[in-house]
Amino acid sequence: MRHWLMKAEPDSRLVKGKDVKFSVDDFEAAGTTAWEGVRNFEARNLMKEMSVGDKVLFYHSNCKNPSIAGFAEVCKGAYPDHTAWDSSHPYYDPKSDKETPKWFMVDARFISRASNFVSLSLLRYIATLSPDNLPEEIAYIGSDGVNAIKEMPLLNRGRLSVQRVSQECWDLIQQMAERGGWENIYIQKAGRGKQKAKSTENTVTKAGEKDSRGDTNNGDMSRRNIDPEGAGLDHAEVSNGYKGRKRKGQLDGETDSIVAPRRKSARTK
DNA sequence: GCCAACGTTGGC
DNA sequence: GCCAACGTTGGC
Repeated sequence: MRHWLMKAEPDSRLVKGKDVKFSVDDFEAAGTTAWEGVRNFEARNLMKEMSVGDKVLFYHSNCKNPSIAGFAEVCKGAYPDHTAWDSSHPYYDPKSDKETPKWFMVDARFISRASNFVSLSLLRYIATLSPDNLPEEIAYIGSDGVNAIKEMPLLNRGRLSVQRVSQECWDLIQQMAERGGWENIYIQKAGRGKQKAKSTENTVTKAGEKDSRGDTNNGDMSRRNIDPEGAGLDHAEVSNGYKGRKRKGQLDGETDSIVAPRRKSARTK
């Protein structure tokens, strides 16, 4: 079984008149969704490698506090993304047709919301720490964990909306989302998502506020992403307010069980 | 095939 | 809203 990270935008954003927002809340409500809209070749190719049962980190991009906001799994392997054939659709691609589908999507099933959103800024902060001398609150990450985080495409390949995740990072992030507890060593700035080491000051913002559901998140989350084809998904924010957009495509009338958010990133401006 | 122009992503 | 990074397009 493999592990992946897929982006969506938790904040509303209109593309061709349609809102591409797809937040973790939307995902939870939908249950299962078709990941349409990826319009980047590398991201598409990664989706083609996915198998039923593979685990997915659900990421909120293009929002105030970009974060890993939940967990999901692949429930249907790659199949042609029909939204590329609909000229009225946000992810329409005139170069794709039914005879030779250019873009593909998978279906993903929501598993759970992250009790504590694991923000990009926190991961970036951890990547700056000396692996052998971690604050005790996150000592469990270990030096191997810090090194694994440093190698995540999320930190180095920002624009890729579908990414591979190592088993080690999957385990670590799941643990972090469950435990939280970094608010004393790391502070999320209110607005933007920059972080600062906490050490001496307390003036700043707080990390770890609770969101409406009682989760502790830093930042907000939502926006949606749309990615036309395989590449682009998008973002999210953390904490309570997220902005959210989604990226997945929402299928409008597909089966009852599938909602289809979109996830690609292709912004069709 | 190179590469400049252009467009998009997405953090900040 | 800005803009850096980076992917894509298309002329040559």
